[in-house]
Amino acid sequence: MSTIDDVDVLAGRLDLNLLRVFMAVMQERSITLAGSRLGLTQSATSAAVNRLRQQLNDQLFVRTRQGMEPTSLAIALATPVGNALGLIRDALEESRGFDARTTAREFRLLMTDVGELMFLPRLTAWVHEHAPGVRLSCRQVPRDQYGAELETGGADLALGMLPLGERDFVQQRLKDETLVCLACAGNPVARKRLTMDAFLSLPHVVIRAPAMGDRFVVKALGERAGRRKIVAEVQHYLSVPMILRDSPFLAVVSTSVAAELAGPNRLAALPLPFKLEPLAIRQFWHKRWNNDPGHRWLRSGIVSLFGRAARR
DNA sequence: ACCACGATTGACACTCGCCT
DNA sequence: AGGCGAGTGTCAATCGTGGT
Repeated sequence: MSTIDDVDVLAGRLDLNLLRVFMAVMQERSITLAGSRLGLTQSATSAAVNRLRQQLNDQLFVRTRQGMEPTSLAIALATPVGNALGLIRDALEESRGFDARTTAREFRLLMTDVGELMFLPRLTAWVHEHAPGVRLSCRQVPRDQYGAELETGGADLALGMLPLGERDFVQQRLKDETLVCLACAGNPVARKRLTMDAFLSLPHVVIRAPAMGDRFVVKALGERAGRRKIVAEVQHYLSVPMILRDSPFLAVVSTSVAAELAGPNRLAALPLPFKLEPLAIRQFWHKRWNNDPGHRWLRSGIVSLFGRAARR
């Protein structure tokens, strides 16, 4: 149990700016990057980390090949410090009121390249129109790191087909997606209903992106999946329209991705010749953001743009 | 051994609060 | 108002580490 003296000591010595530096280094794993994010030089950031090291009597970050790795104390502090800074920001924002027209806030989003394709064109335009000072900062991290990123404050919100079953997270279903088959508009198969025979006999371009729905196709096809002829496997979507253009190849993508890619690339989106369960697209966040006015503003904007009631 | 990159350290400047 | 010290910033030099 802490005493009055403990509180006095903390109140007298602990500087919130040092905690901001701590969280920035925790998220960037680099003194230099953390400094540039905070508008400080490398040496000022290093000095700030050193002051915190002395105050907490712990190395906090150790230099390794992977960057500045946190010590066990730093890892233990990350979540409560992140929560505390979030509460302070909430309190300040609450007292001032969140004003989308004047805020200069940065929202850090996690999504896959499919997500960027699906969300960013409309979301960026909407943010620019309603909150010209807001910056969206999007990152891709491995699927299993989403929870840690949201928990430590490395990201504010995640979007996509990535359910986080863990405690302390909130998820909101935006809409259901289905998968369709993209083919060159000149492909004879694009002029009639796609049959299972045509689907299995034509060569496929398979996208092996982290959140791609090919695993659902394999599951739905069952033992027939092995009959698919795969001509190419790619990691992301950038090259897919160029590969399909003027080719006999097929690629399975979500309806939203098909809507973005088909028109400009003279491609046709064809219903699949088999049934698939709908795929839920959600937004996820840590529960500490529930009442944050800025966060609520962004979430409701995303719902209005991409929720079930939204119309293009 | 050399090089590149990034963290640390030292010297110095500036600001701010406290005291006289 | 002016002196003083603490805190924190920049700049430049140095150090440590990994890659070639």
